[in-house]
Amino acid sequence: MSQLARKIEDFEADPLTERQQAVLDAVLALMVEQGGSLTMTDIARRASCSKETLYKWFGDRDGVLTATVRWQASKVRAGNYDAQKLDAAALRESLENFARNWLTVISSSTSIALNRVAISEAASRKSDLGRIVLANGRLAIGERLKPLLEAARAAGLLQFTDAETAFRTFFGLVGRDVQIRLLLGDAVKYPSPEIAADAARATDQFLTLFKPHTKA
Amino acid sequence: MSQLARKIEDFEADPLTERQQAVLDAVLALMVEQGGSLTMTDIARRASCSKETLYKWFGDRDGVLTATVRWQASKVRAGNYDAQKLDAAALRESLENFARNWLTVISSSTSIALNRVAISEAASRKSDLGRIVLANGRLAIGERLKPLLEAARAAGLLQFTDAETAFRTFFGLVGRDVQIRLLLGDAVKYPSPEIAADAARATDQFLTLFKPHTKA
DNA sequence: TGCGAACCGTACCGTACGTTACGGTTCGGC
DNA sequence: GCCGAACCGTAACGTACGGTACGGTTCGCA
Repeated sequence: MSQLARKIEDFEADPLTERQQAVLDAVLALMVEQGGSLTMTDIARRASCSKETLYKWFGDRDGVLTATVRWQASKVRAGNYDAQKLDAAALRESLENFARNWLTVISSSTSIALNRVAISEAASRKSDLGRIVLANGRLAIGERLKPLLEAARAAGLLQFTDAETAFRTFFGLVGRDVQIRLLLGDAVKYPSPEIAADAARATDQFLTLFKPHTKA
Repeated sequence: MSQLARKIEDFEADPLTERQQAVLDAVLALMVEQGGSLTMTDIARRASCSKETLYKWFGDRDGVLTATVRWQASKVRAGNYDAQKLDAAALRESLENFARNWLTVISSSTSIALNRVAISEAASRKSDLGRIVLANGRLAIGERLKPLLEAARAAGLLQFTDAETAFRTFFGLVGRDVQIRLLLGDAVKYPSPEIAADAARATDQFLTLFKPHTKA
């Protein structure tokens, strides 16, 4: 089968076998611990499989990387927030949870390694890795959070004209310089309590900026 | 001379000749137009110089990249803001200028290419490129902006406890998701008027969050 | 028990690239 | 006009890596 056919199939649905998942987990582990330059030989050795199998399953090196990104994305995806009984306290808690989750994800060694690989590949055109990471990361969380923001606006808890713009501000308040610093190799510690504190602060700031004027 | 000696010399001071600057400009152009995979052969051809010369001047491939990053940084460095006659209008204008400059820089194709290379190299340890980009980018602007913030606090125009924390919030409000999207290859247009509007919005938001409480 | 499919490990091939070496040219100083 | 330094263009070398081929092993299945 051609690589193209294989890739299209991957794109539409990838019912990965247990073994294939284990292989992709090995790729993730390898990305984390040895950085960007992963060779097919490294992957095969680490996953205890033959290179021939890698090529049969994933087509080529880019296919392996793409499948790995998709696999990780499928593990991270979480449920949407439901907008039932939304009051000020529930909104704050949802936003804070959201911020905490996001900060935890982007500061994880897996996410850092994955984004580095995707950015490297985005530099040399020829690969959709960047787009895939973007779609499953930044863009996905935007789509997940916007319904909450709109529900909050409907409930009179927030005021804004464009949910996308509001979300991007929240994104900035939460992430700040964390991701770029980590991607560039800044060895900054980011323990869970600090993440929680930053999530709370970002949420406060966001609520301050977008609270309805006809209050306070 | 050894590569090590050459690198140390570069690190401390690099009085580049015109010709060397032209070579590094060629590297920058190459980074922008052909992405991450720049070979020494490509560089030599593009710069119309021999590979032997590249190795004599810069030691090795990493030396070329490092010198290129430093060269670009030396071109971008701008003067500090002076905190004379600081009133609310001057503060707002300084912040807005700052935001506009920063957004212009990070959305430039040169910056995108450079950051991609640095992140790629940061993945495979072995290089200080990431640290250098960080020092001349994110960290440098922090050091340049903090005096302004502190002067504004002294003048009663802002209220915060830690200038670094306040700056990071400003950084987040300005940059939001722009840099990560561009690095991942999102083909988003960002024309100058839109940058100006975003800079104004971010400044407004920042002033709202950090204005002294004993006012309003 | 025999057979074929799937897979592992390894050897192999072709190429790309970092690095070095070398012949030829330009140019400033004597 | 001659010399050496600096530099250009290109060829050459060694290695690393993507991709392929192949023999050997396991395992489901008749």
